Amino acid sequence: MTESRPQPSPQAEPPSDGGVPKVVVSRISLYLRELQRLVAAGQQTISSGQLGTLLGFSDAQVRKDLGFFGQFGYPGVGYRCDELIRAMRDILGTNHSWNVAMVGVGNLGQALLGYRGFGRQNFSIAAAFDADSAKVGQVVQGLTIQHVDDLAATVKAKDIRLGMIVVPAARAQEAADRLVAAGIEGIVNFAPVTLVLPPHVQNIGVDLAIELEQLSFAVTNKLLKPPAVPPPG
Amino acid sequence: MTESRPQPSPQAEPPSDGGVPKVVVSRISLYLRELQRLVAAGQQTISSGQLGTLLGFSDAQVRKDLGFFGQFGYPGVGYRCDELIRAMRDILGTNHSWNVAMVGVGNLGQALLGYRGFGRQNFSIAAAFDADSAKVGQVVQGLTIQHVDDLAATVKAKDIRLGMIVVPAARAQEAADRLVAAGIEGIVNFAPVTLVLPPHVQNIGVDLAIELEQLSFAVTNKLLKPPAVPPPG
DNA sequence: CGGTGTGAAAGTTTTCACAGCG
DNA sequence: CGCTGTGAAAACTTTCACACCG
Repeated sequence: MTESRPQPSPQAEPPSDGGVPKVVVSRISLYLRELQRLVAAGQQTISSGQLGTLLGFSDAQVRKDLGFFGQFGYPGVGYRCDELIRAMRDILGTNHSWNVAMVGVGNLGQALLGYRGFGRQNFSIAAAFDADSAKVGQVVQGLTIQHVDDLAATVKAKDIRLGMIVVPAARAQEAADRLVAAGIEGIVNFAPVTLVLPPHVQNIGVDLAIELEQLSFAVTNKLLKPPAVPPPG
Repeated sequence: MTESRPQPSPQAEPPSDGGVPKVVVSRISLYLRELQRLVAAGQQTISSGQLGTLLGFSDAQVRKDLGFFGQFGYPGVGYRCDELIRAMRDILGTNHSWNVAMVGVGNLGQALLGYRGFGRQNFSIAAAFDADSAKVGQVVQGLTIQHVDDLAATVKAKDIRLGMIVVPAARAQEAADRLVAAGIEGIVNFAPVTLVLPPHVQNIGVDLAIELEQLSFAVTNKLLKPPAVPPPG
């Protein structure tokens, strides 16, 4: 051990508690994204103030957020970027890779199949399904589209734990039911409907029109933005 | 007037205040989405309890959220769906239509151009730009891709107020700068970077990998979901 | 010094509970 | 009655401010 660590144990004590506010977890993702960019640019350490400034948050908020999960910093120095990245991936569960099943391979689904950003964060779309037999068998982004009837078998065979719903609104609940029946643990839903799911299945909705609505509200009401931040050098 | 209204004025008094919590506005969008579905299914009125139950919120929360914007209900009855939809669109600013400029017409951009959900909420992608001259002139979803150099002129000519960034991360800030220079008022950013923008420009980031990360966290920590809700009959 | 970690204070959002209305 | 609208209480989140560390 040539490097000394913060106070307690090497990777600090992660309470692994479910009592962490959701908004804190979403900021952890933002911190991680920013850190990855900084490391790629060669930066070794960062203070809570710098990281906060880059994202429009206060230094105290950055420290409090991290404090939910352990102690990662070095007083007088800040945080070592590589260590903090690893810690955040441990928090988020992305130090190991996740296989994802996509249901619905229309325009949006095909675009998502080609999106490189997933792989970069350790997500791999391991199978894609559609109910349209004209699509089944087609190869998109190196993946052969399967019929949804194969869903359960493939989910088991490939150890898939997450699902992505990219079907039209009217078919989304049905897709969700199939994913749940296959034993999936979490779903990202791109269809503009609220899914009914058993409580043990996690779910995140991404509604593109709602994002625009929120922007419409902000523009209409000329909301003043928080601090905002010019970048460093 | 055959129909009497709640206490004060017809469309109630909208404080139009910027002091409304962001999370309230995001729920308004969810209420609106659900109401549109209910109306399509023929429902005329709804109570705060029913609406909340469908989305996993409490009745009190629905009423408090609406209370930020005025009085829309009828004691003993609930809300009239059509009136509430109109009121929510007034709140969100989507009773009039918005022209949107898309920058970056790759896989994801093309998929978004074909997405019907935007039009349904009164957003129209009125122009699409790319820096790749091989793409310029191509017609996608009935829209001719223009060179980004035309951005400012087209934004003015078509009265475009919102922008959508669908370029790779490394090009996103540049795209944002062009949109800002063209006088855009708000941006939805699909690139996984934090944009630096003047405070008068609104911005919403949609990072698809972050959505999966949040799901990863939730699944890893087996978060118990709130009430959850079986649908009506 | 410069910077973390953290109790305590301040501020914000949610829940409660009930008066009042049709 | 059934349900809204809304003060007041409770719960939660952010900010402050400072002891402590290298």
